[in-house]
Amino acid sequence: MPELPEVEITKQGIMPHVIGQSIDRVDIHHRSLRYPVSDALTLMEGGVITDVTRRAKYLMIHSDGFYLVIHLGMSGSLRISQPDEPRKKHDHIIFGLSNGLELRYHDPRRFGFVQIYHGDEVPAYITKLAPEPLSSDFNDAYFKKIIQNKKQPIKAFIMDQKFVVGVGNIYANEALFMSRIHPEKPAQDLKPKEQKLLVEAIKTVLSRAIGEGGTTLKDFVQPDGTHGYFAHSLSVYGRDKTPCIHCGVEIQKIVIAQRSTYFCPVCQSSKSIKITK
DNA sequence: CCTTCACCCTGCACGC
DNA sequence: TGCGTGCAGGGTGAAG
Repeated sequence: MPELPEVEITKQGIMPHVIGQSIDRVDIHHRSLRYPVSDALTLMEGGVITDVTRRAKYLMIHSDGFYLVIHLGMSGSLRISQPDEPRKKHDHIIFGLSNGLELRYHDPRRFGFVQIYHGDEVPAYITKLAPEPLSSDFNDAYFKKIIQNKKQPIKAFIMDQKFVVGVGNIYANEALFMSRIHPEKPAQDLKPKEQKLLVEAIKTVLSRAIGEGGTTLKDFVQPDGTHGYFAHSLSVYGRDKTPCIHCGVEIQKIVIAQRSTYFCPVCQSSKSIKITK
């Protein structure tokens, strides 16, 4: 479910309700997430939440001495709830706050996780992350460098968190449509102009999605329970067999690296720069 | 090194 | 109505 914009929206949504609150109670209702949920989570009890940060698709909740790393996987969400709201089926972890509200981690497919770390400890999967796409570290020069000798389809490449973080299946499709690049084009074959367009498109698509509250396809909810609006702005994702908004030709659906891929065969026609014959 | 694939899990839409 | 199939926003690890 959540790509970078949805995680960012989640962060912004919970911040006003949790900052400055102490965690009175940690209730673990289901431990088998992607990584088993540790009893050590209760070390957060009594601590005051000082900050909520995001890196890639990871959300960090900081208190004095410890912090939580939360990944929402495919179907995870965080909600701010009243304590008298009945616990929903997949509300796996509930944090009771000193203002009387609860922060609930909900995840039907359980591909996400919640881990606790000491304040001075940073796990390897965080330190080795690629640059944030919305930062100045993600720029033309960086992009030019990383695509060298990469034969993978450009779509698989921009979804690979080793090179750019936060871009998932929806926004990879959208960014390629926006920059008019064929999703199967080998990364190394992108011309300088295409590189520039794609870097720009990734930034634009992600920031727009954040501005519209993220993309709700089926079940993404903001922490207050409302939906994101970006689904209305999707140009290609999920639109196979409907006319391209630019040229009217039918959007096609193919599979790249096991993920559904949508593109316009006319607007995104330059599959390879190799001159045939 | 690279790419491909199965898999973790539940829910939902679809066809029969 | 029910049942089987395939698919879903992510990421890992093994295999080729």
